[in-house]
Amino acid sequence: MSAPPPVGPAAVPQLPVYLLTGPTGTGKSDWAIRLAQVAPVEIVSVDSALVYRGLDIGTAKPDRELRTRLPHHLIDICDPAESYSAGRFVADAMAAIAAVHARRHVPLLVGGTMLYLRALLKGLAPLPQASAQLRREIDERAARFGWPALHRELAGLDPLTAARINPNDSQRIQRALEVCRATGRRLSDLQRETVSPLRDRPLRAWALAPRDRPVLHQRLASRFHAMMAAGFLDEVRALRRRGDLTARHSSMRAVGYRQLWAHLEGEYGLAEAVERGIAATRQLAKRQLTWMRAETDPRWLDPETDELSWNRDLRHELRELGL
RNA sequence: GGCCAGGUAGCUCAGUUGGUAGAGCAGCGGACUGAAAAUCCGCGUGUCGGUGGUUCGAUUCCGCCCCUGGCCA
Repeated sequence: MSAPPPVGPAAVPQLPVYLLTGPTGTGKSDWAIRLAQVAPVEIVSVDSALVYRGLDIGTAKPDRELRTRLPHHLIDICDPAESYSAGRFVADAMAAIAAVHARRHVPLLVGGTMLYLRALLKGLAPLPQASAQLRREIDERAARFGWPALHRELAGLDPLTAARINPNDSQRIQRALEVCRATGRRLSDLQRETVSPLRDRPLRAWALAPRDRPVLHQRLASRFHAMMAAGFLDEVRALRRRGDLTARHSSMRAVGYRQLWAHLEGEYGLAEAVERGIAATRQLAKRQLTWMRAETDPRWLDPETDELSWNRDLRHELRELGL
């Protein structure tokens, strides 16, 4: 006896979700744009810096003209004075995916913010959003007693979480204490309630990465220099002139922005800022690769050689789906 | 050409009263649940400029040579 066919919304065949990830600077966006020009896919950005308006050159954001011609989701949706978050991303991405599917298009997730990706694919626990007031209080106590002291405090409240967080990991200690304080419950308990929002949606994943690291490093350095030539420093100057942004805003902690900001504050010369910015880009790419090795199980593609077959295979697959 | 200072990790430098060396940055590996382009953890990767001498033993002391910078010619 076979199982009865499903009824209700689940009976509608689920359209797939495509994912193109990879470390920064490997050409993901270019591949996605060229596919979107010839296939019924819409780009959904998975990028914690592209969400900010006014961060254009340093984030290698696709230009406005291109974005009016081709649908891009989750770009320029947040003011740099605000803090975007993984929680907002999951809600925004689910809404975007539903809208794209409603048009009988396939969403193509493009980006390398791996926490956002993981939150979308594997889910997020029902946790409270950040509280500026609680964080301020915790920061003040950390300044007086040090993070290891707050880590010991956390060990009393939530031993499981404390055990997996390093006593110097200010950000995670702060978040865990914030969750305890705001909900009266332990982060480790709340995390058991994690549910994947994408659950059984068919997902196809690819990752773009050069075969060897020196090639990637070379690309990242020349891209940074190209950004400088394109007016990156003026962009940061303009952001500073707003007057309401500081080096502590998460938008201004982004790679490149942080170093150019520090240069404009007089902390070091421009040449050093550029070198530090390039190094920070390399470090970002390395962390992204660590995530990709551990978390996702993508098909790895080479930026130099694999685009044509990837593009052709996907168009074929979309035709098979009747799209 | 003479005098002086220096040559130690990819870079900037510390150090060894003679027992083959260590910091920061860079790099590599890892963790990651509403700041994540963030935050944090681990790992030293080396003809100690070359060569000859003294010595049980030289990166360290001595001689010569090479290179870099400065001053004097």
